[in-house]
Amino acid sequence: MNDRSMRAPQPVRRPRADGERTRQAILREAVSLATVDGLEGLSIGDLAKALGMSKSGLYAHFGSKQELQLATVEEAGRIFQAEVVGPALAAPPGLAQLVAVCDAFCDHLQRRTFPGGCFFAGAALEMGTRPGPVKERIAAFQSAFVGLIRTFAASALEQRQVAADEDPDQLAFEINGIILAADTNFVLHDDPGALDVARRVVRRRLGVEPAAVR
Amino acid sequence: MNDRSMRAPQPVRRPRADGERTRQAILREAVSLATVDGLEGLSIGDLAKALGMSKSGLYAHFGSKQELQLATVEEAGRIFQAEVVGPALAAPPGLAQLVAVCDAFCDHLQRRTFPGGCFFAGAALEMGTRPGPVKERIAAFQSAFVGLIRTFAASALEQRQVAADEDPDQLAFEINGIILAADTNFVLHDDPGALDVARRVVRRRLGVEPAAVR
DNA sequence: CCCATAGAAGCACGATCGTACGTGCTGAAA
DNA sequence: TTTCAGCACGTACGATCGTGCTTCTATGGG
Repeated sequence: MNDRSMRAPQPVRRPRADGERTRQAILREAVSLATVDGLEGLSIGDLAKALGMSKSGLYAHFGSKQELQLATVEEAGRIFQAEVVGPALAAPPGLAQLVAVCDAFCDHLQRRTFPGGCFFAGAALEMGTRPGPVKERIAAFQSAFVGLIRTFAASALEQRQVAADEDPDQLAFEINGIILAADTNFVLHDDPGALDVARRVVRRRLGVEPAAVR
Repeated sequence: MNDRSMRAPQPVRRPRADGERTRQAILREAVSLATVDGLEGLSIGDLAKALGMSKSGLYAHFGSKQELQLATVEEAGRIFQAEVVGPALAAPPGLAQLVAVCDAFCDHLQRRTFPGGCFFAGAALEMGTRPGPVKERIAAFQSAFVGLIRTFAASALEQRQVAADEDPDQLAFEINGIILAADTNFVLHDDPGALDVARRVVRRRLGVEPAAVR
């Protein structure tokens, strides 16, 4: 007898292809809605209505609202990775990556992937004071992002592309601040001009000629 | 006959002293709760429970949730004026005000006036994509704040306290970014060290010796 | 082709949401 | 001291919240 027959009859979860597609569609819409209503304000009913399906059918995919929130954060992370982190990593290591990560973020906002701006900027402030696994996951993503910027800054420092007395931690803090200010101003005033300002600011701060701003 | 007797009998609102005190207490608590639950997530029931009064008694002070939100934003503005803008204005015009506004903001966070960090940083991202008078009021406060920082920057530029090629708009954008990054990091990681970083960053950025960081 | 099973829907629940109405209590003006 | 409006209350409403349970459909491995 093989291993399977020896095991106690554990009801293994075996997802089907159409269910996985539905789940994916749910999470996409969930991330989008969460940028407007927040992760807490996002309701199962509204989400189901936006997808044209039933509350219970949607709910069965996650089992609880918290599980839905966690899966939504993960999906947002995948999208952020593809739209912002990926392009930044594709640039030459160092100074160019610092500029690229800011540009990629501004492009991400400008093409309006989500109606409510950056998912993580909003989620961080919303869930920051609500202890639990959702906050922890968001905090982990934010730390990883700032850490990524810090490695870019450290690389730029190694290559003498910035002043020798610059500090990677402080520089990462500033770049992150520019990104947050870009998101806040863009969302609040619905003005792409705020993104142009951000693109100029990061170049001036790093001593890069501002020719590349489209 | 005087003006009053000539007017049509308009039922003038004549608030009583105890009612005004209650209303003030409500708004204080509302601002505090809104920094955790958001302006939309803030519920009349929770607010009444936190104050030990009835839902209906509280509700009568405002007549609608939107009016409560608007009054809450105004109250938050008064507190922000007293805790951040006031101290910044008290500093010598120019460069010192730029440092002071950041310090005052960090102090404001560190003394934990509200459990959820900066009211306006959270409210801006939450309400930014929700059209209506509440969003407009928040946007107005945020614009006024950035405008204030810009006047500080312009004054510093006039007095040759910063490099001649600095731009007040871009400088205000950066300082605002540092403030937003300070709030986000502090709220998310509950770490006062993030505020120390912010205080150091703003000094380094402006070329001020970092001796004054406590 | 069959059928065990994942997926989706229908329905119902207790709780809580914002809002409305009616009623005593009480502070301040007359 | 009398009087009246502001204040706070209890109660109730329709809607919606997250969450179960039951039932039908349809998919994919044997």
